[in-house]
Amino acid sequence: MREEETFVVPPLGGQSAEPPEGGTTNHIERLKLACQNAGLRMTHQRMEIFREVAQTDEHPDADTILKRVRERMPTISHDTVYRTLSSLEDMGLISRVDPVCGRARYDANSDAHHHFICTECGCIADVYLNDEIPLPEGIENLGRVESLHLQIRGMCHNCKNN
Amino acid sequence: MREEETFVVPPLGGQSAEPPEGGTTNHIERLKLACQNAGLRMTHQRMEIFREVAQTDEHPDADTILKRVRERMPTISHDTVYRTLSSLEDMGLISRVDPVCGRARYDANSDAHHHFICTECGCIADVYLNDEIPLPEGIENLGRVESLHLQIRGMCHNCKNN
DNA sequence: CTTAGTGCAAACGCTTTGCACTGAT
DNA sequence: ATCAGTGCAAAGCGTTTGCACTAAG
Repeated sequence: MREEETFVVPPLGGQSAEPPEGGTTNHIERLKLACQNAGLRMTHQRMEIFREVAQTDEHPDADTILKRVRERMPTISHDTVYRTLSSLEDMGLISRVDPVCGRARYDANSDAHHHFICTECGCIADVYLNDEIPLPEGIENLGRVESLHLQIRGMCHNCKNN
Repeated sequence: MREEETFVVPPLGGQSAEPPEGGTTNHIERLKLACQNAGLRMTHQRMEIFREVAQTDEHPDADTILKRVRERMPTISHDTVYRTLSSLEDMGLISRVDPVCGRARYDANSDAHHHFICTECGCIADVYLNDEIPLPEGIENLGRVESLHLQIRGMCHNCKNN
């Protein structure tokens, strides 16, 4: 997996129901509200870290987030990033994407969606399904199904052409 | 995630196309053949490790495999387990299951299948889909799709009742 | 003022690697 | 006899934790 991928999701045909996501400014409002609900304090660090994850669809890893936040906040430490990502996840503001192999990646897109993951460069793109995934009938015998996570693995456009 | 899960896949209704898997003895033959093709040597360690993964549907992690193989082969080292799992994966004999969170798990079931993963105890069960997963039309714009990995997350029967 | 959150440093857990010995071919 | 594979030990890497200081409420 390469280090810094600036993967931009190519325009997908008539594929996806677009996320109902609002503008960029209400990220702070969403965070503020979520912190209040969870009884957590609203700190500069939390704001900057959430902003960084919410601003992009690149699914950055912890280290990438650290580097970007440091540009505006040079004293922030890497453990604060890890702790904050963890609490943002607990608040349901972001989710952790289990990578093909390697470090965890974070996603602030809270709409039901899946991921295309390039096995070459590790870039991740959001994918929206129009139809439901057909689970087998006996699935409840295994347990209560809570969520579906589909990883569509392959080679991305960029890697194919290089 | 607990340490030693002895999760047994419950009988699933009319759910799954059973894997065409043969008996237990031909594991050694499969390994021998694969090693020859790959130009690798056939060692006791490789045999024992592959046997351990091929014998169970528990999707054990590296450490569990180490412990079990040590019962018959007390001097085997943990790095040999990691190296061997890696080469078995390269040969296509086993595959690595990205866990919900935590250590990698291994699977010798080479039929197209997906996984039910309990977010409580971490147990993994194989799931066979009768119907195809409906990918969106524009998916090729993202890249060449090579494989689909569906994680059905939830709480398993055992954890639900405890 | 109180106590959650931060930064530092050090530890942690899983995995990988350098090296010399062992054993499969 | 040769060299891939092994075992040992130590390092590597992402992530987590203990502690005292800082700052949000």
